[in-house]
Amino acid sequence: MVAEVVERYLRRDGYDVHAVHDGQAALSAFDQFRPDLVVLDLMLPGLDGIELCRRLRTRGDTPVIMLTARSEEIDKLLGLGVGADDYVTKPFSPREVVARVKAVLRRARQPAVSDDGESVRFGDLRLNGRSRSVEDGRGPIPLTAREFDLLFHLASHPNQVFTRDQLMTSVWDYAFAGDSTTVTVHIRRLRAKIEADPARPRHLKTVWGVGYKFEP
Amino acid sequence: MVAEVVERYLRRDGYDVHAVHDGQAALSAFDQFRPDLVVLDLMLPGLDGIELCRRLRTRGDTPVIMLTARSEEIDKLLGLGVGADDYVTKPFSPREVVARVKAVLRRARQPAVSDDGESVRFGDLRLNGRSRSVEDGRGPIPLTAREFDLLFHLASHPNQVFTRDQLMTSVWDYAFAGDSTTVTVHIRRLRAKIEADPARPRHLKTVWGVGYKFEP
DNA sequence: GCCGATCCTTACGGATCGCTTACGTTCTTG
DNA sequence: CAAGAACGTAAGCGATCCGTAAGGATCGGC
Repeated sequence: MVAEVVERYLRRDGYDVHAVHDGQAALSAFDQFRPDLVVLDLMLPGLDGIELCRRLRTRGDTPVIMLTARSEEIDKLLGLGVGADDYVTKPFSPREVVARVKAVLRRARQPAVSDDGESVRFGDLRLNGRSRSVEDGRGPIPLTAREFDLLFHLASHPNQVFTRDQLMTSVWDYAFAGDSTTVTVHIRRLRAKIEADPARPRHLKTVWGVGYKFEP
Repeated sequence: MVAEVVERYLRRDGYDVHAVHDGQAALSAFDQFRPDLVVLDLMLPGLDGIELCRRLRTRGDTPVIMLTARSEEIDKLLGLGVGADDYVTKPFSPREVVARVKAVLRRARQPAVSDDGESVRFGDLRLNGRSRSVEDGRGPIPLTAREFDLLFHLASHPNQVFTRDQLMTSVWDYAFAGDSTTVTVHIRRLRAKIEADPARPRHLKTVWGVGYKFEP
């Protein structure tokens, strides 16, 4: 019902829409169509919306807009580390949803990762996702596999704060539920390699009580 | 008659109501009390309701709910370029009006999300939920985890008053049942950091006998 | 203008969190 | 298969933050 109305409005604005009605279908449709954006109604049968959002997040950084019943839910979600790119609380008008979709897509069109072989550059620091190499002004820096994945994930979302658990599930294998101090140690090893003064890191910043973020 | 009934129902739900009975009084009351929302009956002596609505619109973006006799009137109003945020057509129950008021206020409380991430902006003050950063005109402001959560929660619901207990349960850990003076101290620390004159706060206002609210 | 209630302010000890180091296990490579 | 690298875990330590209490200031009602 809600989905149909929103779908019609989006189509009228020229968007290509695939609507599904439960979490499982959402995941497979996601893998099939690779959408530019997901509009997610939290009132979802089957897989619950929170878990679905989390899984979508592990499949890349496709923007997600959430439809929630109450604004207090947003706080709860943020507390659970499940963030969306935007939220629309009910009751909402379909026009409002369309407006948010436009805004989020406009935002997402300016990728932090550039087009030429997935390379990211921050001042003297350069990462290349294709060759999995890192170098700074002094030359190439040898990183291990995990170290690179961790750094690349952080650097691909500059300034965004991740909890250790978030990093655990997005950088490490999905089912791995190890101790989150693992992240701490890897951050330390990374700092020792890429920071000029590891005790006072310039890029890999600690956010006390929360986690880590990469600052350009 | 209608006004009295609606007024009583709204008060019962905790709203602070000022009722007036003609257009002139409405305008001066509006300027005096700066309400969060206006419920406007179109059958109005003196200034007619359409003209009043238009004038209210020029005074800011305070939400307006209109009570109209017939649904065809709504089309006429829209044709005149006089839009409200919601409409209730007669006959209606007072409960329905209260429900609409709640819904519109909830919608209006949605923070203005700008283009660069999940940031909220109030004049010179900018919060970003993704990077958990705050800055004002002079530069970034370092906040601790709790401080940020508290400020973000308040700023995400501007003008809404929260009791200390409410803040305790929504910002702090779910099961935490600590002393509510904790909130007081955190508010103070926040003021010391984000207010130009902490003794006379511009944003983090005390509502005597109740709690705190964030004013844009 | 007084009095009680409420809020502000300050300081400090405990609790939490992150850093660091070291060591055993697993994976990779020759 | 063996050696070395990479990885995950544990424990001690230090820095940071947080909650509480107590006294002073301020507000609002009478």
